[in-house]
Amino acid sequence: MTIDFTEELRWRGMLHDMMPGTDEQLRKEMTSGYIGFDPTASSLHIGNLATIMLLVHFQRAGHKPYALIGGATGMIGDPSFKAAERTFLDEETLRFNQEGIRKQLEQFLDFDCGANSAEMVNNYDWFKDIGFLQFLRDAGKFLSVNYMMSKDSVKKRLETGISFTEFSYQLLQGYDFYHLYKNKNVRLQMGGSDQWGNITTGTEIIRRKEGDEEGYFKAYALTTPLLTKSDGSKFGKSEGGNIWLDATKTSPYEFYQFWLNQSDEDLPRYLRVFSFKNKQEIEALESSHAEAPHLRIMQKALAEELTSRIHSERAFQLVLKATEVLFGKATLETLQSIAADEFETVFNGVPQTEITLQEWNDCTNITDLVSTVTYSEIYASKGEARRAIQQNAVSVNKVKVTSAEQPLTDFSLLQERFLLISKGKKNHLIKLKM
RNA sequence: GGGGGUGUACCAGAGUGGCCAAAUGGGGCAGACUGUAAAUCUGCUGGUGUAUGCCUACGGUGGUUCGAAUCCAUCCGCCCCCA
Repeated sequence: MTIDFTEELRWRGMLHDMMPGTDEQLRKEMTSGYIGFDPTASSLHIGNLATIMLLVHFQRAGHKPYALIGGATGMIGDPSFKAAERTFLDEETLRFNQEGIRKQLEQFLDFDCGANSAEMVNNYDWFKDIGFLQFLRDAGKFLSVNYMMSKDSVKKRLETGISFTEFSYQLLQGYDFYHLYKNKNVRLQMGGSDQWGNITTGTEIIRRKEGDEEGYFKAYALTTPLLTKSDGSKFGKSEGGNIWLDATKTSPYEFYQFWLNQSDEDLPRYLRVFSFKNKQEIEALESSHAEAPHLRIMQKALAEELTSRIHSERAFQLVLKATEVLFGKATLETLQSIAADEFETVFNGVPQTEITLQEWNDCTNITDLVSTVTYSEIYASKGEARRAIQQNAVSVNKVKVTSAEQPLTDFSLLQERFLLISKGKKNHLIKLKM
């Protein structure tokens, strides 16, 4: 009656590759598996969310998930498919990031459900006591440089340059797997398809150190496809960069908007990866979407599910309200009818700039207001602002600005302290400090 | 250590003394069309509001010249080949 892990991944399109024997192992018994997350930032982003879902499904299928935080590997930097060497993060930042990521991972997995309770480990805990010589003898001796160089993930870098440090990364990750295999009986490492090379380095170390007498691997690998966008650009980025799970880095409003704006073509895939909805539910959404594409039923369903899951139901409700006002049929009158404190809550996540009353009073025209007076946060320069206005791109409180020289006396503040600027269809709020 | 190459705007990449704020492509931002989608078409994409102006910019510094992204010196970074 429990769900079959690989079956589940297959119909969701989340299975990219796995080692021979993986399926058999998973069907045979409750298996421990892990995924690693390096603390390169203080928050995870939606690119990580796909692999987190892998762990979640893993646990739902009755297996035991380990979330590994790369406190040690994060100090080195994974070169996989990266075009250039990266700069180190300082240790303070790493420890700070590590803590943020740990907290986020905690909310996705169940750490108290009996035998298959999730566990969290940090590879810094075992690497901090291993000396260089010991590591060379324990891990390095088992793999040839030739083997390590043959990985696709480092091929490009072998042409353009890679430091010994980054080149060693796969050895560290491989050793992690070995360590968990030895101490926690972890048999499977999962990850995005870009991690295949690093993961198989791990299975190789285990095989060579532990022997392979029965002719099948004792440690397994499974990867999920990296998400792509139908137009070929990178998934998970917006104008502002990454879409983070942390509400202070990407507000629930921006988070919701991100999903709402994904193209029709990509949604069936995203629903399967990110939603908990089952096959029938997803297919039903697809057919209702096909009947009335302009309603964007799939986008709304996914945006709703993820916003309430990652943030909260209340956050979602507020975001929905903000969206209705900003993109709906709202007029100047609607905006004026919203009370000040409600305005504050509802538009909380909408990008905004605070200026002083003095700055507002001193400002003579709209061009200055949306450029220098708002610290170039809306438009980078006066020239850019002027151009945009000439191109009919700017409105204030839902009314188009017609001239770059328009004086501010033409616009009235909402609730005596807000001004809603729209550059194109995107919104920005100006708030007076009181 | 020897030899060669290369460094140009967000990225790729042209430009090899004035016509260069720098071709072209991508990206980005808008407009039209729409559904806050995709595709397509159009405009913009160094600053300063209009000045054949001025300032800042072709890895750093210094020089040659009336004039330098372009020539010279030197330093720095990166890549390739030989040892």
